[in-house]
Amino acid sequence: MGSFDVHRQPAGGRRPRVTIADVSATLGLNKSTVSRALNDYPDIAPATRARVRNAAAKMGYRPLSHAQAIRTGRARALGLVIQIDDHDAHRPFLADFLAGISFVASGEGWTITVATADGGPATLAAIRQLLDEHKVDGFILPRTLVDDPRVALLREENVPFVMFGRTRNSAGCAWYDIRSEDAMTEAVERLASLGHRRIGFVNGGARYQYSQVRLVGYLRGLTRAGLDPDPQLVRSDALVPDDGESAVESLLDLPRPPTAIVFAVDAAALGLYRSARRHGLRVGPQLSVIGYDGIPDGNHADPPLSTYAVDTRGAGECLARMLIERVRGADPETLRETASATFIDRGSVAPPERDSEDLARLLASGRSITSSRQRFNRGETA
Amino acid sequence: MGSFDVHRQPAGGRRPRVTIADVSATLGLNKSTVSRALNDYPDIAPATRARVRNAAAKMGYRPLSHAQAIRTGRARALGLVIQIDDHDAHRPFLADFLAGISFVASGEGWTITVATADGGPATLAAIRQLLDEHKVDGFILPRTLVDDPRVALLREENVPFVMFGRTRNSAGCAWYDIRSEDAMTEAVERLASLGHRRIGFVNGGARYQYSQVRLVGYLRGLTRAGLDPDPQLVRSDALVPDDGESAVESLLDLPRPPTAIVFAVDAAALGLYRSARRHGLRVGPQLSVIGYDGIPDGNHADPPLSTYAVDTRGAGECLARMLIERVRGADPETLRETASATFIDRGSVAPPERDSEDLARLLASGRSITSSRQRFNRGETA
DNA sequence: CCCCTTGCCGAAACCGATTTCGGTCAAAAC
DNA sequence: GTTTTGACCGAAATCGGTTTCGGCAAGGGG
Repeated sequence: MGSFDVHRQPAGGRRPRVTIADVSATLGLNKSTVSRALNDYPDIAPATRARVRNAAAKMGYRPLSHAQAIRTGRARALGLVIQIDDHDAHRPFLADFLAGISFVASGEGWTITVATADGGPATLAAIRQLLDEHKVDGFILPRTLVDDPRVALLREENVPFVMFGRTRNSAGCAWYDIRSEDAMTEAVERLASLGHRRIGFVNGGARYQYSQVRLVGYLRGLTRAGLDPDPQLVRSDALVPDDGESAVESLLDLPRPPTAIVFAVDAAALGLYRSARRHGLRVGPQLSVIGYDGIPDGNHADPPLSTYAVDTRGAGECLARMLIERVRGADPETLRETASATFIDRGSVAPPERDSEDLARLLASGRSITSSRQRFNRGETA
Repeated sequence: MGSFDVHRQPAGGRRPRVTIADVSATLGLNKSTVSRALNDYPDIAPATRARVRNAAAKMGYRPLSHAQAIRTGRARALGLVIQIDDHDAHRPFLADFLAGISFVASGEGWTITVATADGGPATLAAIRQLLDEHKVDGFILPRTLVDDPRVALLREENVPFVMFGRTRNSAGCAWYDIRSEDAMTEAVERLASLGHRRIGFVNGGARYQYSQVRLVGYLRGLTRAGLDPDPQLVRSDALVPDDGESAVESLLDLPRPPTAIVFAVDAAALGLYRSARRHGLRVGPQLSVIGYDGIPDGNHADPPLSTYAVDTRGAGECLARMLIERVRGADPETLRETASATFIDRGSVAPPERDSEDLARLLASGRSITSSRQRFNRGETA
């Protein structure tokens, strides 16, 4: 006694943390009693529990997660490894997704630990590293693949995780997914009801799980609309505008080109505008298009891209909630939810001005004219 | 002896961690000796240090950061609070930025803890929360404001931090910044050398620090080019295409409109294309534009937007490196770096086809024609 | 030859929590 | 009236490290 508690001030003006020892001292109780009271152990008298709760709150006591982690093995942290070569690592996707996760996590007193990785093996390495140091209690896996090595790893290591999307074998896994197959079906039906008979489909990356279900949804839409599926009308692996552009070019080269195209990925759908401009087609009446994702860039296309918007933030919120429950011991089979994408009609869909054959003739005449010109892609419509 | 170590298997197939006790036991040394050897204490014989190093590496020992944190107060974690209402929280900015930070951090064995917040007060609360739990050792502050409350808080709490951008008073702060003022100056000089005499400037958010320096850069460019600054040619607070569009509209309404416009923010510059389309102006010859940021959307404009690209990933790498050094005790005044933005000429800059007065006449005639038409914004150039 | 360093390492305290194990005391059971 | 039971809490071990302190032995100076 009489000595200063200088060791409490590491480097400056930080207020000294209030520890569990401080709480127990002011209450005249033992540390262990306080701990058990706060953690709802059954052998604590209700009155004592309340007394402890009050004092802890009043003193502003917050348990140090590191200290807990060392004993319990739980860090109260969610892990998120972002694969930056993934096509939707960019876009508002990431910020909104993080916002959703962060909102729920911080509400529960959890934190998010993120890492980025370039490529699949690096992603696995990043997961291993976070696991090695016990930095996180579980993982949120964005964008599942059909066969996902991350799932294999985490299953084997027996680490809790939740997936955004499903995989081939989802047994024992918790997941959240958007019913994008329904969106694709609805898109086709919507176009068919406007009179379109030749409806193309440009899919996303084949290795992603979503492209499987979206193709199914597209085909189901054709069936429901009473249209025959034509393999020639289907393209895949279009993730960016360039991909979409070349897919559209090849579709418009068909003897019977589509008068409407459904895209599994908005970013690819933006490539259609470049094709349309080149061929002098007005998007909408002469070539309808529906995308999927709801990226804001679609708003700046002309006419703005009609699309199925995904509530990415909501997805993050739900996934965070599920993972926390999962870490707390919930059965993964009970942690499964889906949501629907909502259609946003912004003007890129219209009844077909002419049918497929007429469109083909129009395209042919356009080609014979512009073929003599060297620079046709500068927007000089003459 | 003879008893099973079942307590090592918490819930399944995780390999039991190798602890410092394991290392010390196999070496016949004391835990404390091993710890000091690994942490470069001077009272360890070089031979012993080497022996410990080898054994630790061979056994795959990695100290548990939580256990270290409880004693040292250091968690080996960088904090990043992203303000999602910030205009560049979206865009590739975030993913690239994270990639840079993560690359350096994981290389040093550090992790990143991110949180998102909606608005300034929430950001401060998020910082406080991470601080309360000692979850992070310091913060990276993206997008500094002229007067930044985060800086005030962290200064007072004596917590290490590094800023992306400077603030009004950067004393005692570590920062990394892009010399965007130089980019703006160069942009003006570039336009002037092509023959532009009326060069407008559309600035970003006034509360951000960058808009201060970019305005200075613009003005300096005018001076160097021998042009008189005209307050009428300057707009501000343009962050998104809509903002940029209305700024351009008001600039084109001037008696002597600009023939070229420099934007402090790419996203705002995209709004110029809509204005140009409305007035029937060809971007480039009739209205030149240079942006800043290097967002990929600029590539899809027609003609693609010439801009000054920022190496966001590089910024993340440098900031992470600086923060780690800062936490390790480096003097913040020594931790200051800048980089330059690089010009990407994509075609939205050209010598002026006509001077300001001619442009005004062209615009006036266009207005008298289109004013009689109701829908002029559908791109039907007739 | 003795003492005093100096180099080097072990023992033990410590960080801030959780969890196990007893022990006390009153009420209930016999 | 004694014993048993159960509710409730304290003492101490524990988690995996770090850091302080003290001690032993070798080496150097007097």
